[in-house]
Amino acid sequence: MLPYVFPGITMPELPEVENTRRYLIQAGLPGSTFTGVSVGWANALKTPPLEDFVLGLLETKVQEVNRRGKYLLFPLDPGLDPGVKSGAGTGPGTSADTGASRGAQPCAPTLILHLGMTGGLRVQPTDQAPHPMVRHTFSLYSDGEGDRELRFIDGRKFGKLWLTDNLEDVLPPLGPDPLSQDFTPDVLGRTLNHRTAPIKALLLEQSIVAGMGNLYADESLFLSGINPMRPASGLSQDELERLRGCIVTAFSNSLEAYDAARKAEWPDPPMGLHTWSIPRKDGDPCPRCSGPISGTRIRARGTYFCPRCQR
DNA sequence: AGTACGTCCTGATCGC
DNA sequence: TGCGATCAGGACGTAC
Repeated sequence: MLPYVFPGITMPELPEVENTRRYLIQAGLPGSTFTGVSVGWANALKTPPLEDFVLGLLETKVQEVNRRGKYLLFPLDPGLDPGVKSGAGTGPGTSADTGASRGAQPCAPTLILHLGMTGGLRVQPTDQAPHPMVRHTFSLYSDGEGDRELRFIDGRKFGKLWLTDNLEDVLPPLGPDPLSQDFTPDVLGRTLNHRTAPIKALLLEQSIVAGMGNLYADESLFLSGINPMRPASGLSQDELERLRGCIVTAFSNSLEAYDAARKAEWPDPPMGLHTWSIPRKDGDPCPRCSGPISGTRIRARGTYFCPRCQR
């Protein structure tokens, strides 16, 4: 049913990245210190150059695991001697000093990861055999734990790494996060107001809905009964509200499934627990009306919808 | 500004 | 049976 990605991993969209964040916290990554760094695929490292990246990470301690859209953020405690490693004058934990200029807001040095299409993270004992597609490895020291590694699995090498003390240098403009209160029909309506492109294409833009990806876009449009090829600006207020609600529902349901798995006997659930309402196969019966599902492409993305149920 | 498309990547799967 | 072509898509760069 799901498009094949790689064993144990499916396309990381918002619920998968949020699940990864919660998994990393549960695994005790916050409070762990990086004692070694291996970047196995140089193209993944966007900034800074490798040597600075490694030196900037070594002996720093992960403060917390945050998320913005599909980006994972690891603010770092530079260690015993704050100010030496980072250019920032203030110590760790100070969220932002009241710098003179707006815009460039220095923060704690922050490791940023994007899982791309086939990325996944695992915290595992060093002596556990790694997944064959581990590309990057971060050795960890954590109190009360043996030697462990944060392993970045990434089959197709679309994942990315950054180390920065200014998030705005790295992160693109991101729209509201559907798991937050900011994601209202008004905000959605305003951003789509004058856009004539197909709603499906625009839903995939991270500046409109942070964290949206191809599968959840199809799912949300199916749940809300909206044809993916409709020009975005043509959606009525009622449709916008329905769409917003279905996006939230799709994301929340998926995240609940991950939470349940993690809290039960499955502390490290693979991505892709979510079951989809709409089949991703041309001609398969629509679960609602039994008519044939249409498969097409919008902006070169596989798109599945029910022509009868989605007007 | 808004829209569309090519590019990067690998391995499962399809067709011959 | 084997081998080459095709397909999958997030984000970015570029062109129109």
